[in-house]
Amino acid sequence: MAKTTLKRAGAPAGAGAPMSATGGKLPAERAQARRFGKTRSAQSSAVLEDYVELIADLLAESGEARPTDIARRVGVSHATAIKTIARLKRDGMATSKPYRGVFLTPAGEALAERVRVRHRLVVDLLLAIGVPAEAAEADAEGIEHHVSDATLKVFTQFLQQKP
Amino acid sequence: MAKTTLKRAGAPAGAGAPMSATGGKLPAERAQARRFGKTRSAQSSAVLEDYVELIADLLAESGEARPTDIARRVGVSHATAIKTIARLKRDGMATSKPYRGVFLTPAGEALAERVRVRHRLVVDLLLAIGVPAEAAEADAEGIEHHVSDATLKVFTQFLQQKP
DNA sequence: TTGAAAGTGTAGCCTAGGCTACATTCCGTG
DNA sequence: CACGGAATGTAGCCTAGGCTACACTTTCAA
Repeated sequence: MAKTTLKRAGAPAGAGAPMSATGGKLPAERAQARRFGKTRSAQSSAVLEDYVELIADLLAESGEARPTDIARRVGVSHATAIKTIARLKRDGMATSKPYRGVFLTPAGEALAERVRVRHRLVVDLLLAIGVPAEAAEADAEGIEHHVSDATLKVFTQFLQQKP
Repeated sequence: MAKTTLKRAGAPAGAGAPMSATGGKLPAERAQARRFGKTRSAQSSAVLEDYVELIADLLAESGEARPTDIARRVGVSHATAIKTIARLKRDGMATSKPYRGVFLTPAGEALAERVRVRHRLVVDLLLAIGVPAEAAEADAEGIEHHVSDATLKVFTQFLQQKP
């Protein structure tokens, strides 16, 4: 392929499929773009998911979730934590009154539960495959936000059929 | 501080990790913070890794990597792509001259190779577990940036022992 | 050869998510 | 009961990563 310098050459290689009038995008190209887009939006909500899960943990553990504790656990400054909590409130996931700690709305609790289940599942899968506990826990933190429901279901099946 | 009404009971009860009270500052808390921090930095470089891999692909396919093609594949505007390419150049991963396409430096090529191998491995693992091809490809895009070397090695072993 | 289309680059704006510095509130003790 | 330290909140700044709008090259085709 490779016409030469900056030349457009007919079809960008691997194609085989005709291009629709959609600006000339090949299906494979669009699929790839879609994947990247999905990855981006998953990243967007990753931090919020982590906060919600953590708040739920703190509430369960000690009955309260304070900005400073959250900040310490997440490893950011308290100012950052407070700002993120504000976003959580804006999105209807949490509530709080000045100097009174943070609580989850029903929506927030539901999200926390989903996140917790997913986290567990990812960690268990990594363990089942043979990843050492510490690495499993660490990697799961980043991985979990990018596992689709379909894949999650497969994970469950895999874990069941496995002794 | 802290031992006020808003106290955080001695040990964070429910945590999955057994953590031996190694003195001072609740190691589990610090470990968690460290994990979150690692996740954050992985995210930071994720976009750049994707670009490098994509540029390598385009160069291999057609001998050139143009901002517009990159933008289309990633699913962002060309302006965004150009800005990211600038960051790539700043970081010593790529080179380019106005209107002449983008190329990788040796460092960029090395990174691309590493990323490609890792991507392959993640996709293969997902497939081996039973994830449908489409979901595997889509999820891998987000997951791969969060898989540690240790975990990657385990993936390799798992794939080898598996027919 | 020239002009329009396509690609490239620049400027300016936005949000998320970090930070530090400073101001304010709370609350256990002295 | 007042005070000081910790927690909380606010303001302002920064980078990454998006976008649109506009300006400028390059290339191709008439």
